[in-house]
Amino acid sequence: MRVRFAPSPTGHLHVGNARTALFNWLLARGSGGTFILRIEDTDVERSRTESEQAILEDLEWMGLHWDEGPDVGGRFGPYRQSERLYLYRSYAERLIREGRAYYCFCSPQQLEAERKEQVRLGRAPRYSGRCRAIAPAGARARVDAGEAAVVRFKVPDQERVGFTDIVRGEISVSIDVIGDPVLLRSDGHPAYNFAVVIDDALMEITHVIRGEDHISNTHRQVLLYEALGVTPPKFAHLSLVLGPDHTPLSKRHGATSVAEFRAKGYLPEALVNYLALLGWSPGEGEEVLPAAELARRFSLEAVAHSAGIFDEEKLAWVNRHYLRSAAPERIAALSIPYLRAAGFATAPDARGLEFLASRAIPMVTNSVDRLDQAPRRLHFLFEFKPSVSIQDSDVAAILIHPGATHAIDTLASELEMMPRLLTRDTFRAAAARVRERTGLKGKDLFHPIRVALTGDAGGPELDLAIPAIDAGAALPADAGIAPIMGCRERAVAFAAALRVDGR
RNA sequence: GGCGGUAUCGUCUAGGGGUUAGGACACGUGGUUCUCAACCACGGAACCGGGGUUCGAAUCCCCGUACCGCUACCA
Repeated sequence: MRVRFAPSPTGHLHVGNARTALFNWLLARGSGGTFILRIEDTDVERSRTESEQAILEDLEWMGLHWDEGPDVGGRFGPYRQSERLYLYRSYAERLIREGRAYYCFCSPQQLEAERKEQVRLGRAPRYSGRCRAIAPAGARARVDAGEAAVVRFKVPDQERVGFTDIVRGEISVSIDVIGDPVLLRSDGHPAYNFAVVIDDALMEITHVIRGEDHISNTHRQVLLYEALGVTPPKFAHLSLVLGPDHTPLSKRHGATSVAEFRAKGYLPEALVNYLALLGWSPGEGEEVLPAAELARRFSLEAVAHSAGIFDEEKLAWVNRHYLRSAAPERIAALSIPYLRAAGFATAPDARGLEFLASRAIPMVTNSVDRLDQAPRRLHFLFEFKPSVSIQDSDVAAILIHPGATHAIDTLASELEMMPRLLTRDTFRAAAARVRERTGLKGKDLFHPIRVALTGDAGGPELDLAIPAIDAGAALPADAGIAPIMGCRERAVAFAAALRVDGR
């Protein structure tokens, strides 16, 4: 089995295309087949090498590695259509020689007028075939004289064309709706329908898996395969990905490209897993499955026929699963850009990384959807301003409780006599001392402690947050982590702020 | 306009001539926790409409409707 993903390098990798790539990949990996990457850059106007690079990176990021492609090569290269122009020309010439294709000299204006007329008459707009009448020798002479011409395929005289789609079954149309398609444009570049057929045939692609926007192209392509004397591959057309308003997923819906989801802090395995579930189901049971398992279970026959709505909420839920099970060291490294943007880190060294992985990240991985939310969850480590905190209504509600200020004063004095609270147990011991001296317990005890030490009424659990603060405070200044004030200093500062405020 | 495709909870889907139409996300309620988040439990929520076939249709067939795609010298 040989499958391919054939993007045109005209922009970023869209999640819809990423899903097409994924389904190809799943099929290849699940059956020991070959996954090929081919760049369809025959549109000179719109193709950009930066886009090609970006698409390759996005695919790599998703873990969709290819066996043959423009960068890795392979027996069927080149894998960039712009490098295969000679092939399209020679096959076009062969078809002309065989009388299956001809030169067309019609101007775009002429064609446009014809189209309008057809539509007005309520017919399928298609090329009239006028230039079929030009004698080959005469056409040749005009072309040699430099007249602009395209090469058109002569649609054979038959009733219908059809093919069997693996996901949808028989799909056929009357041949009348198909006008002679352009094979070679006047600039010598192949038109899409011609280039795909030549490439898929020459690259010995066995299964063409692509978006359903290509269904109507398929009929023309089947005709071309027949003219070339090649058995067509099997086809499978995937439904499209839409936004919540049932229109094609676009910028209006927010993030649409793989790069944007990566930037928001989604893990590649989460995107892969979510996309696999959009339009396909592994069957009853668990939905969170690693790529290898998805590949093992995947089958085209089980792919849904109807369009899927991209649901970022569900992507987020999948992401949470992977965030929780990922190694903290990996998450720490991935979080650095977000922490840096928030001013919480510069370039952490080994000590800084160790602090993040063992102290900070455990507070974010099971309470956040994406990594770009990490700073929000960790801000209390780096930002501590008692005078600002006591203005907050939630904090004020805690401070107003009887005994709250007493608890904070007591905490401050206790911490002055204690070592740094580097573990859960030392923190618990400190809390126990305050409990003994004030008689407060439960909320009445822990709420004031939380407020005094983190400056917030909410946040990660204190058993994690407090040791993280003191571990951070012990970090050397050149560890690449923004300065963190220790618990002892915080308690004293908070108590002082309360006195200034007259409480 | 023409041609093609599609239709199960708000969303992703399982199922498929006789089922209490199942699961997941989201939502609501409750629980746990020092708090928020997370987590756990429970709950509400669907077979597009009309005909036909059949003892019986959400399931098969036809028509309609809606939505999507194509209708290029874009891919």
